[in-house]
Amino acid sequence: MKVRVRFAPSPTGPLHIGGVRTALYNYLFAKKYHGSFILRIDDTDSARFVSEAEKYIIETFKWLKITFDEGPHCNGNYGPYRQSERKAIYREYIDKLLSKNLAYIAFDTYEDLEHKRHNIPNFQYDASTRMNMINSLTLSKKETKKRISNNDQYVIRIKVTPGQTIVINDLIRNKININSSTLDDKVIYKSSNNLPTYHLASVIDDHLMKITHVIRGEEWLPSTPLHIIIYQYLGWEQTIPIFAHLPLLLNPNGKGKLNKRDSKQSEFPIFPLQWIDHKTKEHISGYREIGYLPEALINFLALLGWTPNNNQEIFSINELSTLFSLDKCSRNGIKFDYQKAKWFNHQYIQQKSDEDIAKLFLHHYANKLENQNFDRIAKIVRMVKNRVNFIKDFWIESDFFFIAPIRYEKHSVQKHWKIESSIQLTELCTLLTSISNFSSKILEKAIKTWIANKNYHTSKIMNACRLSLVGAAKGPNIFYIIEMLGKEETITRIKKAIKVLM
RNA sequence: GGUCCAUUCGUCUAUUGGUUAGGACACAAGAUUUUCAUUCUUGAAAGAGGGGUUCGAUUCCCCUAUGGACUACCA
Repeated sequence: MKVRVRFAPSPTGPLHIGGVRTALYNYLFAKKYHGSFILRIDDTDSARFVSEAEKYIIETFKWLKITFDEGPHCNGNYGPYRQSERKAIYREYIDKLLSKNLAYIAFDTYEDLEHKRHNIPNFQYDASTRMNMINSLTLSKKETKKRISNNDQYVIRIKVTPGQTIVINDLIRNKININSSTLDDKVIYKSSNNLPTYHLASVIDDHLMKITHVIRGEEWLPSTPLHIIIYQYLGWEQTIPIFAHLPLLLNPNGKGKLNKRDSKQSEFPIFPLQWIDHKTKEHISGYREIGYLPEALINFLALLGWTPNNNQEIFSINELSTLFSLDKCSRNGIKFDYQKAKWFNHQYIQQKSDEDIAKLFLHHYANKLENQNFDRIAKIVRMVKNRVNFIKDFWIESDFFFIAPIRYEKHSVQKHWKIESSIQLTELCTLLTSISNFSSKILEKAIKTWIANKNYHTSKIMNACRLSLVGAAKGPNIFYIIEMLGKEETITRIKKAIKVLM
C-alpha cells in the first residue's frame, strides 16, 4: 500500500511553528516510504477564516523547500483540496448518517447549552441527556421538518452509543482504550454555514483521499475516539488510517502550549514568516526575517520530539528522511529551546559558502549595501561569519567595513586609548603612507618590524589602532581589516580618532 | 470538575532488567586569539515520591504528586 499523508492546517492566521514541525514529520515520513504528501486546507470555520492564511502557508513551505505532491496549489487526483469546496461531497455522508439514525438534528440554542454547562455538573450532550433536549429524537418528524423549512438554525450531532470500548492504536503511544460513555454527541455539521465541523470533514476527506497515516499534534488525541466512531458509522472501519499523535511544543519558561505571547516575551519567533495583522496592523517577524536558514530550522524542528539515537545532531534533509521513524518519537511535551535553535543556525551559517551567505546578507540589508561590491561583501562574510548566529547579525559584526565609526565605545576607549596612543598612531600613519602593497601579510610584517625597532608594546598599538578603525574592541584580525579598508580609508580613520580622542 | 496523555542533568534526549546513567544546547573554568568572537580541553549537573514484581529495577505493574491536552455550532 502506498503511503499517503496529509498536512491539514486551518487558514485562521499565520502558521504556528508547531504546525510547521507537524508538517515536517509528515513530509519526512512520506519521503521515507516514497509516498505522497498532501496539503489540505481545512477551512470549515467560516467565522475565523483569514484569506491571506493559505498563501502564507504555501509561502512557508516554499521557503523551507518542503514540497507537496498534492494540494490546492498543485492539484492532484483527489481534489478539491479545500474543504469549503467539498460541500456537495459531505452532503451524501451526512444524509447517510441521518437516515441510518446514527446522527440527529438538534435545535438547542447556544444560551441554553451554556446555561446547562454552567449549572449542571459535568453536563454533556450524550445518551444520558439527549432525550431531554430539543432535537429530532424528541420532536415529531413534522415539527422537525417545520423548523428546518422555517430556516431555524440547527446542528447535526453524532449519536454516540455508550458503554463501548474504543481502541486507538497509536504509533507513538501504543494502545489507548476509551469508554464511549465519556464521549459526547459532538456537532458534526452546522446549518449556519452549511459545512461539517472538522471531525466529520477530516474523516471523510482522509478516507476519500486514501490517507494511510494521520500524523498530527497531541491535542487531537481526545477526539480520536470520535473519529474512529465516524469511520465505523460510515462503514470504513477496514481502512481507518494509522494514527500517530505528536507531543506538543511547550513554552520554554512558563506554562502551557507555546503561544504568541510567550514568544514575544522571550523574543523568539513563533511564526516561520513575517505576519502582518490586518486588523491591528501589527508586524510580527518570523524565522525567515530574523535570518534563519531554512535548513537550520528544519534540522532543529526535526529533533524536537524525535532522535535517531546515534548522538548525531546535524542532518541534511535527505538524511532526516531516510532515518526518520515514528516509533522513535518521544511522548512527552517539549519545552521550546530557543538557544539550541540559535546554535543550529550558527552551525549552518558556517557550513554555507561565503557567496551564498553574502547573497542573503545583501538581500537582508539591501538598502545599506546597494552600492557595495559583491566580492568584497563575500570576503567580509568570510572574516566575520564565525561570530554570527543570524543573517541579521552580519551588519552588527561588519558595519565598520562599510561605514567609518561615528563614535568610539566608551569602555574600549578607557581600556585601550593611552596617553601615548596619539603619538604612536601618528607614526603609524607615516609608516602606512610609505607602504604601497596593502596586503595583510606585508602590513603585518612592516608594522611588527616598526614596533620592534621602536620597542613599543604590540598590544597597545594594535588595540588603539583597532579602536580607531572599528570604534570598539571587536572584530576580526586587525591586518585583514586594514587590508580591506585600504590605505586611504585606514589613514583617514586613524587621523580622525587621534583628533577626537586626544 | 470530568476524560486522556506524559514524567532521566536547567533544556532536548540516549540507555527498553545488570552502565562509572552517554551525547547536545545552555552554564562554569582553562587553553588559543595583541581585541571581541570562534575553536579546543575540562568541569558541574539527572531517571518526581511511595509501594510492589525480581537475585537485581531508570527500565515492568500499582498508587500519589506534578505537568500538559481536551472538555465550542474552533480546528
